[in-house]
Amino acid sequence: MVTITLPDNSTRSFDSPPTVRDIAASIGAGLAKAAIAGKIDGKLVDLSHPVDHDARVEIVTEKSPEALDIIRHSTAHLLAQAVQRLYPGTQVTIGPVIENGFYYDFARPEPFKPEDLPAIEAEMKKIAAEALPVSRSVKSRDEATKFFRDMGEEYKAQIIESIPANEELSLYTQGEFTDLCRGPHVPDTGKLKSFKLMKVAGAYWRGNSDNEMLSRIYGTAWLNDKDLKAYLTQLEEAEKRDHRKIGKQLDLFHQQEEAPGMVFWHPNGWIIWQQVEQYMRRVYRESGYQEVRCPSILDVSLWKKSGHWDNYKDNMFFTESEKRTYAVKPMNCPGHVQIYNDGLHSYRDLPIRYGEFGSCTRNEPSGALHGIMRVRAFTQDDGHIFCTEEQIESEVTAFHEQALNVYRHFGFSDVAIKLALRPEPRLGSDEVWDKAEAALRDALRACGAEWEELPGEGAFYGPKIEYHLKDAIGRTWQLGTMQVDFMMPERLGAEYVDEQSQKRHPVMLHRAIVGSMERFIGILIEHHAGNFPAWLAPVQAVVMNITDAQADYADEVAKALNERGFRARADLRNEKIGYKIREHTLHKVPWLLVVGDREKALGTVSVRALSGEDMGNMPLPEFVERLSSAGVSR
RNA sequence: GCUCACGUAGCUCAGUCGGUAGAGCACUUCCUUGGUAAGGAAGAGGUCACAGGUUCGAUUCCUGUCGUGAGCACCA
Repeated sequence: MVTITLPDNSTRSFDSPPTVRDIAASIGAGLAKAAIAGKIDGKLVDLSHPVDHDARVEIVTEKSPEALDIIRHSTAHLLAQAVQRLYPGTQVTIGPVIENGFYYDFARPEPFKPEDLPAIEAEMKKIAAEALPVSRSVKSRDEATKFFRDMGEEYKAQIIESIPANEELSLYTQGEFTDLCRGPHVPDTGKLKSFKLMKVAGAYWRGNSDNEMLSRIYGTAWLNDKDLKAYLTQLEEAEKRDHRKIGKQLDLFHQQEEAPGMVFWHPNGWIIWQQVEQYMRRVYRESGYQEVRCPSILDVSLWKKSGHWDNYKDNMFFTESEKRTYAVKPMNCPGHVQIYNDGLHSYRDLPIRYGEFGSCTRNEPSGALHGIMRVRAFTQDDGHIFCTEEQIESEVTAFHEQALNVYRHFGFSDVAIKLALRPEPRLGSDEVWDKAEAALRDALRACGAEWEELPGEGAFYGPKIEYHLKDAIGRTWQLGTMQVDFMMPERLGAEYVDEQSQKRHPVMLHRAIVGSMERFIGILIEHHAGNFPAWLAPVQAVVMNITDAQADYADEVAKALNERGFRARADLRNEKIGYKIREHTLHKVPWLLVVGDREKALGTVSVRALSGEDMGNMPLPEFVERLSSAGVSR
C-alpha cells in the first residue's frame, strides 16, 4: 500500500507502487495527457518512474516552472538523434540546456555548416511527429562503458569514466537512439513542438583549449510557437540596438583595419563620452577622490614587481628604447602606487583616494574583440583607495552607495551583486585571502545587500565585488567592481607610519563604476537604442526654417540656445520641412524646432519631440526654461 | 588564439557559371520656397580587403595574409 500526497494536501492510496503517470491518470485523463514529468518529494523524475514509498508527488505539466528545461533537454536529444540519422558515424558528446535553449556538441571530421541546419531541423520535426516513446534504463558502469564503446562513442565512454562511482548511470532511449543522461525527459518525442536550430560553432571538448574542437549546434526550444516567435522577435530587437550599427547611423565612432580593437571617436560620439566623463569626474570629486594622471608606458621591471608580468605578459604590449623595455600599461594601479610612494604618509592621511580616467592597453586575443564592447585600447574610471584594514568596510559601503546612484542616474535600476572569490593561480597566503574575502562580505552585509558568490573568479591579487546591470531588454552586463588587495602595496613598497611610528603597508582597494568607458558607452547605446536622454544626446535641438525667409531667425535661435549651454544646430538647407524632420528624427535628436513666418514674427518656436509629439508653439525663453527644469544642461 | 562564415561606391546591398561592375540612400549642381517622417532633374563616385598562384584574361577559381561576424577559450 502506497499513499501519495498531492500538492493540495489531498491523499490517494494505491495497492501496488504506481508510476507518476498512473497517479496523473487517477486524477484525470486531461492531466495524464498534459503531464511531462513528475516530482517525488521535490526530486524531478520521469513519468514512468514508480513511486514505491509514501511520498509527496507533483505532476509537472507545461505550466510548471521546470517544464521548459525538460523540454529543452529533450530537444537536445532530438537534435542528437536527427544528426545520427543523417550523419552516421558522428559521435555525440554533451547536450545541455542553456539560457533560451540548448546545444549539442558533436565530434566529426567535417564540422557542421549553417547550410546543414535546415535538413537536421526537418529530421527533428519528423522524429517528433513519430512520437517515439522515451524510456529510461539503468546500467552498471562496465556495461555502460562497453555499450558506448561498441557503438564507437568514445566521448560518452570518457564521460562515464568521469562520473563518481557511487552515482547511478541512467540511459535514455528513443527509437534507435540511446544517450547517457541524468534526465528526466518528456515521455515521448511528440511533446517537442516549438524549436529552431540557430547556429553552428566550434567548441572545445570539456571547455579546454588544449583539447580537440568539436562541432556545436545551438538551438532554441519553447513550450509553444507563440513563445518561440516572441523569442525570435526579441533577438531581432537586440539586433536593431546593436551599438556597431547605431554608432554608424548616428556617426558616433568608427573602427578600421589598421587599428583592430581600437576606436576612432567622431565628434558626436565624443560629446557623449565627455558627458559621461564630466559626470564621473564630479562623482570622484564629491566622494573624496583626487584626480591624477600616470604615464602610458612604464619600465618592465615595475610590472615584474607587481606580478602582472608573470600573469599577463602574453596579453601586454611592449616597446623598446635604448636597451630598456617598457610595457604599455594594462592597468592603472601600479602607477597610482608610484604617486602614493612619492612622499611619506601618516596613518592620519588615510584613506587616500586617487581617481583617473586611465587609458589602458591590453593585447586581447583577436577572437575576443567585439565592436567597442571589448577593445584593446580603453579608458577606465579607475580609482584606488589606500587605507587601513579598519577602514575597508566604510570605504566599501560608501562606494556601494555611490555606484548604485551612478547606475540609477544612467537609467539602470536592476543591479545584481556578485562576490568573486580566490582563483588559481593567485598571490598571497590563504590567511590573507580569508581576511580579504571576509572584509568584502562584512561590507556587503553592512550595506544590507544580497549577493551571489562565485568561487575561483577573483583577480589574482584579491577578491572582488561585481555589479551586474540589467538593460532595457533584459540582458545583463558586468560593470563596476570593488576589489580588496593586500598584495600590491607590499610588492610595490607602499607604506604609511602608524601610531607607534612603525612603517606598515596600507590596504589597497581597486574600484571602478562604469569600468571601460568604451564598453559603457556601447551599453548605453544598446540600452537606449540610440535614443539618448537629452543630457547625453550629441545634438539636443535642431532649429529648422520653413523657407529662406526665416534663415536669419533660425540661426539666431540656435545661437541663443548655444549661448545658454545647450547643444543646438540650425538646419537651413533648402529642403522641405518634412524632409528635415525625417532626417533629424532618424538621427534621434530630442527636440526639433520649426520656425516659419509666424514664429519669426512672434519670436516663438514650434516644438516637436523625438516621439513625434507636438509640444506646441512657445516663446524661446519658455523652451529654454523647460530644458533647464528638465535638467538637460548638466 | 581555435572552428565556421563573410569582406563589392560614404551607407545598405545586388551581381559576375572567369571577359575589369550595378541599385537605393547619401554627395555635387540646377529647378523648386514647400508648415511637421523622403519634391524633381542632371552629375560625380569603385585597383570588387591585400598579396601570390592558375589562366590568353581573375572582382569571380586556388593558397596565404589582414580585418569583421557568430560561438569556444580568454577577460588583471
